[in-house]
Order: sequence, then C-alpha cells, then structure tokens
Amino acid sequence: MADIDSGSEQLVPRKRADARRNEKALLDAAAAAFVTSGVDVPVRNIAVLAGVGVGTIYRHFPTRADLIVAVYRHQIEACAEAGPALLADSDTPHAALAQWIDLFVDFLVTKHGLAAALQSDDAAFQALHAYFLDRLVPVCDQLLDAAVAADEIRPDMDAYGLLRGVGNLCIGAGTDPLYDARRLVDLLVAGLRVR
Amino acid sequence: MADIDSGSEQLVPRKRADARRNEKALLDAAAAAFVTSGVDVPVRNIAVLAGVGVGTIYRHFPTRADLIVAVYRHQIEACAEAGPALLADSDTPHAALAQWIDLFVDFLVTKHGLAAALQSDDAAFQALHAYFLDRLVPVCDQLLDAAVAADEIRPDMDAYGLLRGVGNLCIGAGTDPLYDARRLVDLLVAGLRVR
DNA sequence: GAACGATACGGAACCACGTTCCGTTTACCA
DNA sequence: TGGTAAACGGAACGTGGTTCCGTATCGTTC
Repeated sequence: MADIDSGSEQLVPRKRADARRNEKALLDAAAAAFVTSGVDVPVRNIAVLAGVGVGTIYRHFPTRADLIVAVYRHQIEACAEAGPALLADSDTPHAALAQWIDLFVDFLVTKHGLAAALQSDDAAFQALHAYFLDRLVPVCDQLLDAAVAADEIRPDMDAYGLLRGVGNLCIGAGTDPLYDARRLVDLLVAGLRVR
Repeated sequence: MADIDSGSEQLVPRKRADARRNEKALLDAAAAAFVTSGVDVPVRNIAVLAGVGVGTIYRHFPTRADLIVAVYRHQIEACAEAGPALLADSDTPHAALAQWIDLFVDFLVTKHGLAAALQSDDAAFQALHAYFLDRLVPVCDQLLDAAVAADEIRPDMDAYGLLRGVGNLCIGAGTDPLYDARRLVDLLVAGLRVR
C-alpha cells in the first residue's frame, strides 16, 4: 500500500526536493488540463500550467501514457478493486458484471479523450493500454467466469475483447449528446446472456 | 446516376484537361496510400505518389474527408443500396439488419484507420462524418423500423446511435488480431432482440 | 557555512505534418 | 499565335512532440 519512495526508503535514494515538488505540480496541472482540454492537451500547456519547462515533463513522465496513468491510477485501482466486491455483494454474477462495467463506463465517459487514447495504436499510448489491460482484464475475467459458471452468459467471450469493445463504445461519449454510449454498452452486455 | 461533370455537361464549364488528369491521379494515389498506410497517411506522401504538389491536393480536395469520401464513395453507395435489397430478400427483417450491418463492418475493418476517422471530432473529418450519416442512417432506420414492426427487436434504438456504436466497435479491428470486432457487433445486434 | 559533485531544470532547437500563398506554367479559345 | 483564366508546385508558416545541453539548484561533506 505504501507508495514507492514516498516515505523514507533507504534502498532507493531519495529524490531531490525540487523534483518531488515538480512532480506533484505536474500531476495537479495535468489533472486540471485533462478536465478542461482532454487527455490530448498539448504538452506545452501542461508545462505552463505547472510552471515548469517541457523538459521537466519528459524527465518525470517519458510518455504521455505515463502521465495519464499517474493521474488516474487511483481511480483505476478503485475500479479494479470494486470487481471482487461487487461479485460478493450482488445477487447474481451477471448483475455484478453489469455493475462493474457500468463503473468502467462511468470512468471512461467522464475523461475526455481517454477512451480514444486507450484504443490508439500510437506508441505514446502503449503504456496506457498495457496498464489498463494488466489491471482490469483479470478482474473482468473473474466476473465473466463467475457468470459463465452460473450459466448466465455464453461462455465464448474473452475479457480482453469485451473490455476493448466497451472502451471503444465510450469513444466520443463526452462530446456528442446524441450518442448514448451507456445504452450501447448495456445492449452489448445484454447480448452476452444465454437465451 | 451520372456523375456531375464527368461527361460533356454544358452548364458547368468543363474542367481543364490537366485538372481532370490530376484528380484521377490523386484518387488512384490516395486509394493506394490508404491501403498501405491507412487513411491517416501524410498528405505529402499522397502528393508524391500522384506526382503533384501538395497545393494540388488541397485545390481538388479541401479537406482529408473530401478525399476519403471520393475514394470510397462507390463502396458506401453500394452498402447503402444493399439495405432495401436485403430487406426484400431476407427471411426476417432482423436477419436483413444483421446482414447489412455485416456489410458495413466488412467495409470498415478493411479500411485501416477509417473507423477511427469516422468518430474523430477533428474538423477535417466533419464532411466524412456527415456523408456517412446522410447516406447510411436512413437505410439503417428503414431496417430498424421493419424489425421493430415485426416485433423482433426492442423499439428504443435509434439508427444514428447504432451506426456510431458499430463504427466504434470497428476501431482497431485491422491492427489487433486478438480483437474480434465482428463478434462484438454480433453481440450488440443480438442484444437488440426482444426477449 | 563554503565548496563540490550529482541531480534536475529550462527552453531553444529540431522534426514531422497540416495548411496557405503566390510566382510560374499550362491549357484553351479567339 | 497570342492572351487570359485556370491550375500548378513547392516554399513558407503554424502547431505540436521530442531532444539536448548549458545552467541552476540541492544535498552532502569538510
């Protein structure tokens, strides 16, 4: 639970005070910029907002993905941890799956441009892709397995494909009021049910 | 059916021979470049391939969307025209809808980057967006209506949302062999059914 | 508290790409 | 065959990502 290097670790040499200060400033600035301009906001804007040079951004966060992951890490962790909890609390595994996917959708649709970044094949986003998958695919897998075991859904859906599909459906959800990503995701999840 | 200005129209003054030659060269070059590098291929590459200057591209096709539409117009038209035909030939309206959506997916997944461009909110792609919607939403609407009338699907799905959803699901289908867009689209269409 | 080495900083510079603009060339017509 | 409108080419500009290195700052040691 303790973050690496946040307390008084001695194995990893402590970072300089200005470096820690700048990292914090960058995270705050990026979080704010992502809200107002989306995760595609120009690097220079974040630098100005944080009061640092662009070089400092690249030193702390070599790719845009690293910065995005750092900003949203807590929320992604929370989403991942909610999976087992929902499974324990819900009436049926399928209900838990549906609720968990709702959480995921809630997260994505409120982060302007994040869903698109998640699916981008741009090398700058590879780490983002990897982090999401590493963290969420196992959780989704667990929920799917439980629902399959309860004979609620068809057994031929993989967690990776489902998550990518849901992520894809969330693209553009924040900008186009006529596009209801949530409804489509519900339809998709409904399509999973055995009939 | 006759293209504007393709034959010997007299109302619109005939374009110069070099202009027509270059437009043809550009269409061919763009089609080839789209296949090898996706619809995001740099404008300069297309210009080199066509043996023209970049200015010539912008003169003929002011936005990238115009070029993409010009390249794929025939296929989009064919897809649109297939809708009523399928409705007439299929056993049930839902079958026709599923087959038509399959056609649409076939088209999208084979055009590297097109699905992503379709959903992009970049101004350069607005005309693309508009053309697809203008041409395909009415067709999809007709298929949906027929299926609703036959009590095969729930009545609360709009053609616009469905098409955007299907388009979204096709993003990245060409690059990631682990991602099966077709299966997800099938699931979505299955989710439409009344139960 | 001064001096020194390591660490980190800033932002100019470079590259890639979209887009514009204008001097030059070319096609068409009289 | 000359004149003119149409079209061309590509240099130039704006934007944004990324790198690099001279400079500033931190933390430690004496």
